[in-house]
Amino acid sequence: MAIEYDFKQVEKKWQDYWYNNKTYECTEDKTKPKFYGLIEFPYPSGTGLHLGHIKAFTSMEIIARKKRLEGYNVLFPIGYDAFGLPTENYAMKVKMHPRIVTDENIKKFKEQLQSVGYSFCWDRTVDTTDPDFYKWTQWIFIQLFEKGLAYKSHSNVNYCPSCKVVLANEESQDGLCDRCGSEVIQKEKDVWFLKIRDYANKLLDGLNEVNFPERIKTEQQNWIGKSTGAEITFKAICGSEVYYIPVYTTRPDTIFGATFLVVSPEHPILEKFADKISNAQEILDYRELAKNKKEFDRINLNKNKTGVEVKGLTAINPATDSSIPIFTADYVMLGYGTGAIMAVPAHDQRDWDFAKKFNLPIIEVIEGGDIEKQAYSAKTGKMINSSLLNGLTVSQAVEKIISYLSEKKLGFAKTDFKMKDWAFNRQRYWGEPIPIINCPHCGQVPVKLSELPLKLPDIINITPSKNGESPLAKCKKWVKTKCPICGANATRETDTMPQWAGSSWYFLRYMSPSDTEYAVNPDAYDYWGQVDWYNGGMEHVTRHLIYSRFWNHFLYDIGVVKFKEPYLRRTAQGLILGADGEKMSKSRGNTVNTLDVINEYGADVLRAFILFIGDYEKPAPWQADGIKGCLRFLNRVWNLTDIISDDVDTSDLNLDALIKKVDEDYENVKFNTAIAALMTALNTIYTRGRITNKELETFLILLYPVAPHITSEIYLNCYNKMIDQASFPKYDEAKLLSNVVEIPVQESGKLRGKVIVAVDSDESTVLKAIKDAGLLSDRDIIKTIYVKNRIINLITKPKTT
RNA sequence: GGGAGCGUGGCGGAAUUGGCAGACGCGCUGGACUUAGAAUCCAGUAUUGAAAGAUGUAUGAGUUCAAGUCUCUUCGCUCCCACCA
Repeated sequence: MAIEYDFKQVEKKWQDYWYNNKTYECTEDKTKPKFYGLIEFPYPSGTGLHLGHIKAFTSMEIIARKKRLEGYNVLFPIGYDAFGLPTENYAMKVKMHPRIVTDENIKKFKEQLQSVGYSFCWDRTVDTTDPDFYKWTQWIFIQLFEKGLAYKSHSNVNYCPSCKVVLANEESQDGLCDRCGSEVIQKEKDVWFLKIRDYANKLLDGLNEVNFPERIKTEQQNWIGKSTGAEITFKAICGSEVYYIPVYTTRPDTIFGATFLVVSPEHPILEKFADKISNAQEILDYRELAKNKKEFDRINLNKNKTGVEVKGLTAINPATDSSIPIFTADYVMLGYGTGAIMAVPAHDQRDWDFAKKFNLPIIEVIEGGDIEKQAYSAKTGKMINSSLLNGLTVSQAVEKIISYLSEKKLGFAKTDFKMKDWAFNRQRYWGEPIPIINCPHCGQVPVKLSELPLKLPDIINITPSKNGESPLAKCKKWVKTKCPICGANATRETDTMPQWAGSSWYFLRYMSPSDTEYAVNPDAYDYWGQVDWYNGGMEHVTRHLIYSRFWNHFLYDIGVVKFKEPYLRRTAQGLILGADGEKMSKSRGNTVNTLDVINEYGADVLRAFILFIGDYEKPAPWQADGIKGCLRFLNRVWNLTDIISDDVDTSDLNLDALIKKVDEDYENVKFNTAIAALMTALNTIYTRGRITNKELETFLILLYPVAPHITSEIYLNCYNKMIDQASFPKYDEAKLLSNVVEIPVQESGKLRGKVIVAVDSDESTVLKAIKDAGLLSDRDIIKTIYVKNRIINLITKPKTT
């Protein structure tokens, strides 16, 4: 009997060995094919590694270890996305500098990651808060600025009164702050934006070039939200003055049914004609009301339309030349389209609701619906009441009206996007300073490249001020500077970049993490190129994954990288839920501490179980008892050395089929069934009672990516070699099928028994075997369906006598 | 309101993509070993039935020799987007 497996001692031994010998460090070795496997680098929070990290990282870890055994030169890096609010808030609470908090957290993360035995390239570790890293984040920002893709604008923004920061739309969904859950308010502010909208089409097209799951592509497409339609100009008349209001519509065909115009409460026309509008005060009041309405309410009150007529202004429908009223209503948003719509109540439900409430005319222009009851928004039916469009189909009408309006210079075809430009500043300390200097003469001037990195000043009070100004503003010495162009006294931009900045390009930095001349060294990039496989969470699909694709497209356009798309393949893990099937959270008390699990069961068991628990891409509840199965499994693997014998009949275990199954399952992120297959094989071996050296060696290598410590130890003990130097086994296609196969026998679709026949037997052979086995009933066979090597189905009827 | 997906034993989940439903694991039951427990090992474990058998993948229909898988219906759940013009 072998000694009991002491995972604590064995795992520590191998972790130290790997780290001290730099086993998994890599260089740009041109003699080998490269593989770049990436995981989303963690935010080093004070709470340390959680099970979500383990699930997210372990998948790529399997692939990285497997690829090395397959002869690839593997880049599997790790880093820390360390700027951000939680650290800053914690630092303020405990009155420490965020730098110190961050360094402590990173140290803790590194230890914890090593205790799981991950085969990261530690020498390439990056930290987004390291000035040598954010120097290049700032450099990219300056490139964006110089290409006109970063601009400052006075704008209404999502503002979290609790965190005191401006939030991107992506961070304030449902009107709640992503970080703290408080209600987001709208606030007027100077905001830096990145023109991600300019890249909307490229980001859409790029999806055709990459291997992402469909659900991810769909989510990104929805997020970008391309719509095709037309911009049409309506004249607004105020006494003798004429003003032009552009509206955006996806249904220009319905223009003859446009019976009123609606502008958003913040629309500039209301400002411009404030003194001419007879009910200006009423409109002002309405705007205040709308402003205070939370996003959330706007959505939920969508049936109850509110609005105010703009008195003293009328619009002219360019198709009919008739005069129509103008309203302002909060169901029209300033931020989408042109902030104004032509309302066609007969064919748009929102306009219909509004028209009913305000008693406005509803003119049917497409046949097919019952506009007394509801709007008819289908795109089928003949055009009516539409002058030159009468009798046409909808698509014909769209084309005709656009060319008609274009000729008269009253409109044009236009595509629009739901995606807004990316609000790119925060009024907080712990972020990359925006490298811009405000000069009274030259305006916004980027910091000289030779001055980068523009380091954060070492200030003590990092609390944001009540007026929402950045803490950096309080550091007068830092703010005061000279204009790089004219030398005049100037001030620095005091806002910092949002958390998403560093993560938008970190994957490039891993290729040459300490290069002082380039963000990414061109030679290193030539070698590593695109990320071959990127694993991460679904929650980043519309943020990090889109932002980083955007930056990469931009870097492609300015010649820094040679591929438009950064990631060739993307996979996404499902959430690990608490035992109650709910999301893990401290308040629910259903959290599981990763280190406790490692202490009790060991890293290999944790790694195996987190993958075995269910379909990798689906959420799965953590069932504490279930982990014992993986513990037993690995203990039984350990004891295999007791039963080695080459003198045994191995026909009960098809090793080639096992290799194929495990190989393909790993590649297809079906880790649960790969492990199940290994368990099945182990059961077969124990039933038999013997294992051959060939079987053991193969089994250990197949299991090695999941459980590297125990397999390294057994392999070394048995073969006096390092398993890292082994090759991943290949299977022989010809040996996948054994020479006999079991065929289920059905009678009229019901299972009657099974027969064993030679592989590829023909129908008559199988029928004979069925007869010999006595499985034939006394009914007449009227039809036989035989699928070779699969199944046979006999259709019978009562015997005719 | 729009989009994507899901519904299988007591539980987590399998099912070669239309071909033996319930792999693998947990739990449970019985047994062995132990003074005893833990650990380990052996046997069993969808429901029903003594058994042969019958029934069974949320619901009701349909296609097919054959349906968890395809089509339609109803119910329920999850995620994403959302007064997006």
